[in-house]
Amino acid sequence: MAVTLKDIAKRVGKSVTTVSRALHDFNDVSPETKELVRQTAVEMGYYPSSFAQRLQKQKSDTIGFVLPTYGPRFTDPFFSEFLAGVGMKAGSLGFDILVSTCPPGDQELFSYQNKVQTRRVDGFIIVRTRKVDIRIEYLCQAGFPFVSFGRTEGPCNFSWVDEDGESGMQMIINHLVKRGFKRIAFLAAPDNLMFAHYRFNGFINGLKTHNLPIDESLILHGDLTLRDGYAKTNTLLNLPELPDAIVASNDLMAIGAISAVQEKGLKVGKDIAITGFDDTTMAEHSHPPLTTVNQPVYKIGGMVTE
Amino acid sequence: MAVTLKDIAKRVGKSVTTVSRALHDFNDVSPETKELVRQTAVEMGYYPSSFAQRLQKQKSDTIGFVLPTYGPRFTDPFFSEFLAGVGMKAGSLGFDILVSTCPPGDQELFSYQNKVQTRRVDGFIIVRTRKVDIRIEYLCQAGFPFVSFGRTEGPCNFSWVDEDGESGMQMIINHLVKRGFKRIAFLAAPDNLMFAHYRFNGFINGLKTHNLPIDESLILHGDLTLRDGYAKTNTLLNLPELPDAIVASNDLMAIGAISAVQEKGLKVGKDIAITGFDDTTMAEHSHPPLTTVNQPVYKIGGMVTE
DNA sequence: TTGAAAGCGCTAACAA
DNA sequence: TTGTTAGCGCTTTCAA
Repeated sequence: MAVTLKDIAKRVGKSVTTVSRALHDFNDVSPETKELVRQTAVEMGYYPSSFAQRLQKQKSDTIGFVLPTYGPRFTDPFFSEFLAGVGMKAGSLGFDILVSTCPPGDQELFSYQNKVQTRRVDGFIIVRTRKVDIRIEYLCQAGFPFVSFGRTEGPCNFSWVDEDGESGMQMIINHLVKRGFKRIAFLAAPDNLMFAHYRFNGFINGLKTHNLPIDESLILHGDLTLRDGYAKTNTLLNLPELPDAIVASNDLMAIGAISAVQEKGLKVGKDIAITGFDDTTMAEHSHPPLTTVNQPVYKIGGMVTE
Repeated sequence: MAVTLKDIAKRVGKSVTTVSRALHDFNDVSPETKELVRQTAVEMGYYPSSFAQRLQKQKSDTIGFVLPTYGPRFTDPFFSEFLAGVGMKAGSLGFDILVSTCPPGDQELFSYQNKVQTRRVDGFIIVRTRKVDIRIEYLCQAGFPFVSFGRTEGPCNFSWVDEDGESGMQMIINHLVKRGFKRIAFLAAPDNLMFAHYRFNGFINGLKTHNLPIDESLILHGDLTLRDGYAKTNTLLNLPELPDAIVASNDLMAIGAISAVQEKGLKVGKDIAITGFDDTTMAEHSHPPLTTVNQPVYKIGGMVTE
């Protein structure tokens, strides 16, 4: 069984209180006692019980993070990189990360409520915010602490970190237009996702800036997966008049697009330009290398955590 | 502040003990009391404090999982898919997952010890086992529960789940040989990793089965990343006599290999065959589609957790 | 059928 | 400088 304060107290012939205070280096404990206690603690292999401390302190030193998993094939590189950033920062700050998984939907709120109610976490990290985000609404209304990566529609009276996806996407359009591409298709992401919304806005504004027409038939909505980028690109490639560029909302879809274009025997970057967004490692090593916008996910994970 | 047993007790005019037992549906509480307590609990919004329960029960209902992150660009799809499997199973079993991150190395053991000592987890999940695995050695010697995905060198007197990477790799070789490929290169993974070891064995045995010579110059050691698969393949492509097939230890390296081969203007699958291992979603949509071996990572995550 | 009391391991107010 | 007491919220004897 684990060594407790009581065991140390018995050994050194002092009270539990004194031992506790000695270990916390309070200055109302004599140097000799302190030294003795400390040494004994080491000798006996004492480590405080986190649950006892947490119960007493009424805080969990734990941050909750619910992964919005979409089915068993869940391989969006965003999450692993983000989690790595969160984990590193939390670790260095002495916080635990309580991870759970739940597909977006009805039972999602449950994951959050549950942890709030049983007081298992002091706060949450939210990712992939939606225009109307029930998670955020719930936490706000419950007055429970959280920080999100991403904003919501309307005023955001909570703590958030965000990227400027609108500018990022405009940079992409500028880049393409400068290289002579004019008939630009867009692989949009589910519009309820805020980041998708911003990137879409950036696309539209980019076209407008350059006085390019907005052709609805060139705007398709995908689900951010490689598979879907591939499928939607095939749809584009069956149009009577092909686009000369395909702008994807993320790298994954862009890579799917590359795959589809190559399969048709077309040359990526020549017949059709393709761009991504995120700068995943895959982007760098796609063939040809993908034009993309860097999003420092690891760093952002750390920022949100902090 | 949160509602406690005491609050309910006061409200219904019973003792805390009775309330506790009523909520646990003990049969020594009168039906009326039970009903009253239950209703009051719902009305008042009572939820038990997990820390109080855990302190009392002396168990954490929490499983520890230390992600072996390799630097900020940490995007191995294996981990996100595995974690999704773990999370789903743990959730349905009422367990929490305590995730932390730590690069393999000196401080790694610290991550484990720390959680053991402060009693924050009841057990661990270990992934990416090594031939000599200090994590496993430590936990075994400490008598602390864990289940690993992967074995170690020598006898494995602990609970593990594993795939048969040796057979998987032999299937790959059979597949290639049947199609007439003879000069087969191998992109190995760090040999201290058990799964890499098995896959390597499978490769060697596969060659032997078909009486193919083992050419050391065609065996290169990579680090499982796309980047490195790309780099090592370039090395292969600079050999005086090219291989006609490249077998990679995982999909990521295989995709890097495809990239390198295509860059040289060679046709994948014709000039040089390339195979992976894992069957990630990327494999399916590489161009051309990657020949690979399916490893049901999500399911395995669930099995280990269970 | 119920309640008092003890205890899980810790911290903190207060007295001595 | 130290110890006593109380309490965090819960479960579990044991006695009534």
